Amino acid sequence: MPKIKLNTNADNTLSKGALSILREAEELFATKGFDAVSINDIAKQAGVSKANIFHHFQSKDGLFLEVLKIACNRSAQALDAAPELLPDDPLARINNFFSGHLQALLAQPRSTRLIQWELMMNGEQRGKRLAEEVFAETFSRVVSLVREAQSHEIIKSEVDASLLAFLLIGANVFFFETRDVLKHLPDVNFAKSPEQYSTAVFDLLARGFEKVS
Amino acid sequence: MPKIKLNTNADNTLSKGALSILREAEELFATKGFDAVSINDIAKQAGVSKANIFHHFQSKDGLFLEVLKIACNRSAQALDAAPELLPDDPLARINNFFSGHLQALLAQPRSTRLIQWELMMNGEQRGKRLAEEVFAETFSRVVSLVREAQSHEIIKSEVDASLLAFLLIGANVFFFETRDVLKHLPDVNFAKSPEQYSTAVFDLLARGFEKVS
DNA sequence: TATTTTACTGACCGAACGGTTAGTCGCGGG
DNA sequence: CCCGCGACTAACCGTTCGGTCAGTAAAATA
Repeated sequence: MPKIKLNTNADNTLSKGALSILREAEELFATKGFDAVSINDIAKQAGVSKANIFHHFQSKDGLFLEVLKIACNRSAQALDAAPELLPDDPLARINNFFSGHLQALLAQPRSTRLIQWELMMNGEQRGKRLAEEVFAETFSRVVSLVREAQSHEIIKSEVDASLLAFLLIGANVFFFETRDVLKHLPDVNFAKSPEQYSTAVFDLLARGFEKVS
Repeated sequence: MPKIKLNTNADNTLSKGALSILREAEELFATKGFDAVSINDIAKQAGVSKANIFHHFQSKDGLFLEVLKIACNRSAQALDAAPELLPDDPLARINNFFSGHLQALLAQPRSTRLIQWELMMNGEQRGKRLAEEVFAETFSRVVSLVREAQSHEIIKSEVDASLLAFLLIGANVFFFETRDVLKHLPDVNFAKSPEQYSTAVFDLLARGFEKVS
């Protein structure tokens, strides 16, 4: 007679130890990358034994994948927050998404950096598809927003919607990536706050830099 | 009487072994990152013994730093190529630099990725300043180009020159970073060639996406 | 209460790590 | 001719790596 396995934990509850492992592993992986972090580092940081990590997760790769999954979900959820106060103006909706996207990136730097690491790894297959899916979903959302504005004749029809979406996302990601380096650069006045950056970029992209005589 | 050290190698010539070590180390570091590459990997790839690497370089960090220096120099030189055929039109000069910058990034993916890795490492001090200097130099060059165009009243004076420079560089770097992922995305028509991308981005930034009624 | 299951640990494993040592080989200068 | 020196290597060092295992304490199940 087959035993029915009744797990003590209700599906999505984890023991205190497992949670601290996930938390500290994310922190370490996000700041140093996969290969620079050892199981011992994580165990010490989380205050558990090394063997305990292998009790909860089958391998280092498995742990990383779990951490990455959580990060991807958090990252996706952050973009779905406050979906009700969407303005009617299609342009304002793009602007809304744009600044919200940057805020989401900055609010969860560990998740963002984790996905960034994974997109950077070329050889490994590990969780690259996961990271790419996050990227692809965000991308297609912006594309559809742009297309909608084009159908309302608010955005030039000759503008490539996918290119504009790419530039918007890229502007945010590049800001996130270089936010530390940016402080060392002279003559940078646009990065005092994310909001300032968002509005400035959006305005520049909207009107263009070329002087119309 | 102090012996004058006459190195067999004239100052900047290196032995065949040392060259292959540098070459293969760059290849491996660029694709996998610092921590994922072992001295053994490099030795095997370069066809030399592990000890030989420590004969030419004092440590793994030292080797990496040397590789990074070379990459930074190559990256800087690539931007100085063909400086004579600069057009008179300030706007065309920006466009020239913009497309040339992207071509330089793509033509030397190993150098580019190496610098990218180093900018990403937050904790390590290793060669981060080097990578930042490359970034800063490129940045200030674009800023001055923009300012020049503004003084000729070709670019709107109310546009933040540093922001525009940041967006231009960011557009190129982001394209480089995501060029592999880009192929998997649907509805992406702007990435058939770097030239097409360059002109499309420049055009969009120049005129803006907003429809003027 | 008796039995299973889970959370957790210290001791341990072979492999691989960065790095060292002792020594071989070939070549150029005195 | 030989001697010193740079290029180069096999073998080795202590340490740390990812991962295993036997066992314990406590909690859930029966």
